[in-house]
Amino acid sequence: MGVNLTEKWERDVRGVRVIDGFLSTAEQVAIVEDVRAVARMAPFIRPMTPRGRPLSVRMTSAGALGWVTDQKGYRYEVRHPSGEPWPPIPVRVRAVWDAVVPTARPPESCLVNWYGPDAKMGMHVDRDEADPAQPVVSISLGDDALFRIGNPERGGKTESLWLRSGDVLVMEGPARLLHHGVDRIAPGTSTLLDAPGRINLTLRVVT
DNA sequence: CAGTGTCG
DNA sequence: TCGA
Repeated sequence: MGVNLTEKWERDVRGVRVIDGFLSTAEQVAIVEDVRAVARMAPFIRPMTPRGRPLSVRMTSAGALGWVTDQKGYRYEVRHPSGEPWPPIPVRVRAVWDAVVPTARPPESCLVNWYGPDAKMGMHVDRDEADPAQPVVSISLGDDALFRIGNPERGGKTESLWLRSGDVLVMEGPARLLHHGVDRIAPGTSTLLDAPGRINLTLRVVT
């Protein structure tokens, strides 16, 4: 199944590209099935901050490297905590990267964040990658999420936007290093998933 | 190293 | 929302 290149609407928020409705419903369904296959090989875990607080999201990865956090700190690892390597990035997910950032290097990591109805993600900067000149691509699936974009430093004025299932967000250029996070999920706004919640896929070049 | 969390 |  190809990536839908029509019927999309692109916005710009502080240099962050938001492509509304990038994925058709059929593409979203197919990618959710891909995520289920990834999770069978690399089960979702509840990550902990280095200080021992649980994150509210469940997390797994695909690709050569997966982002992990635990008592040892934030880092990329070549294996799931089980000791198994991460499964490959699904072809249809990779196709989204190729379509929206065609000149970038290939993605090395696809972080899978599963937000339950009450899950959030605090404001942070993606700073564990060696080359921040490479973009970050984020795919939203399931319930709507209130996404907040801030500044290069902590604090200051922020802008919020709702991300809906099938939207694709690109952080590149100066926007690559902006603070961002998810304030809340709106349960029941999508029927894509079996249960209330949201799945976000984040594609990155790591090395 | 860690605030990718929690509180007011 | 945003500072601690």
